[in-house]
Amino acid sequence: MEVKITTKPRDTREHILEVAISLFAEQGYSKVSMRNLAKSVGISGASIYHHFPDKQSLYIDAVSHAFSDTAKAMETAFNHTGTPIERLEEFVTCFTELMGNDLDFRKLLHRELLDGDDVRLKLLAERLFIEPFKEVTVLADGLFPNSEPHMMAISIFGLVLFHYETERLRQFLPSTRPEHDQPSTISTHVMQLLTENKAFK
Amino acid sequence: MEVKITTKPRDTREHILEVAISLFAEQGYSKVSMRNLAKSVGISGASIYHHFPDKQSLYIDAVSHAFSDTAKAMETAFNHTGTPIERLEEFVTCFTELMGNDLDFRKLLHRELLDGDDVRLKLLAERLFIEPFKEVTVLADGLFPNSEPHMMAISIFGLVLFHYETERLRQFLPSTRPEHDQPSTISTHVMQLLTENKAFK
DNA sequence: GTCTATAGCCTGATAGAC
DNA sequence: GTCTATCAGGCTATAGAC
Repeated sequence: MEVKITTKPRDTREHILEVAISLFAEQGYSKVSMRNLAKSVGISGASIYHHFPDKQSLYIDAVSHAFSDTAKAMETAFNHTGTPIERLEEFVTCFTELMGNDLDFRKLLHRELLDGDDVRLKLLAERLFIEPFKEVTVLADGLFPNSEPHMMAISIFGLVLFHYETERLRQFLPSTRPEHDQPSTISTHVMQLLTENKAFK
Repeated sequence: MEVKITTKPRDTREHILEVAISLFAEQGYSKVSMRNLAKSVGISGASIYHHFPDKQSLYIDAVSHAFSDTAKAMETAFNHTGTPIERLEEFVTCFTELMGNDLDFRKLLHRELLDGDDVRLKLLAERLFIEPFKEVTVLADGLFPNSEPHMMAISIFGLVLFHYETERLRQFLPSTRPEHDQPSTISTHVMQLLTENKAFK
């Protein structure tokens, strides 16, 4: 019985995707050329076209790949035991940590919010946000009876993400301090803002 | 005494800038070509180079132009009479309205947050955000004594902007309703979230 | 201040050898 | 599955006539 040993049999595709994710995140779709991507991967430009039919398909595959990794991680952010307020706190803490550790994902997300067409936005919603969004909406419905759950859930995601989004801008605003970028500081701030709200009335 | 009448003596530059703002906002720097911009303005590609030395300078001028318009409008968002809570409400309402009516500005802002270099971010901060940010920080310092004013101010801006940022994504999330995009709905929600907080303790 | 023409480069994508 | 060579077209920017 013969066992074929190939140095990199079908990992090339995966490798291309991983490099593509970081390049697309950092520079955006238009500024990444197939040649530069190929060079970063260590193959020729033509070789990419053996694995992907064109640039757009490659981009969509790369984004899907990045999102499915994060989607898996986000499932762990929910604990179904404990009081609603404890569950919200666990989600906010995990989500903030998750976002803090993945700059590429955050940039891809914001690029998609800006430039994604309806097909890609739908994919983004279904693969990534619908389930956590539903859970947060249910928690918000119980904890903030006077606010609309949908808007409250959006606000909770926004509170976390906006602090990261403005990370580079804030160095030029007054009284910025390094710990403002740390996940633990952000999640503590968000929970404080939320729980010293009607949640405890 | 002779008075020269020229149909469009020095408005061409202004015209280019206005068209450029909307194109850069909609498509981003890389996807806007000097040719297409020229065609939208109604002149030849070469003519743009009579008014601007290169594409980068044109982009910076366009962004500065868009930001200075909005900066002027943002000054009106502050009323220095009334209780702190009334003044916060007036700012949130005006700011939300202002953002809601200027899609180009919102897109340019988010593109700059993603891709702006330190020079451009500094310009953005100084020309646009430092003054309102200081005012909101002072209000936050008085109204939310247990939260850090800097983070609280960021959160207030973020609460408004994130609802707009996710406008197109939210059509694919549960229980979305058309009024969720209206400035009045957003500002009411944000104020409710904030004022039924410790501000009233 | 606007034009046409064009230089020189980079782009996405393909052909065909190995 | 990877390569080199190449095509056709778009890009920024310039030259020079009017």
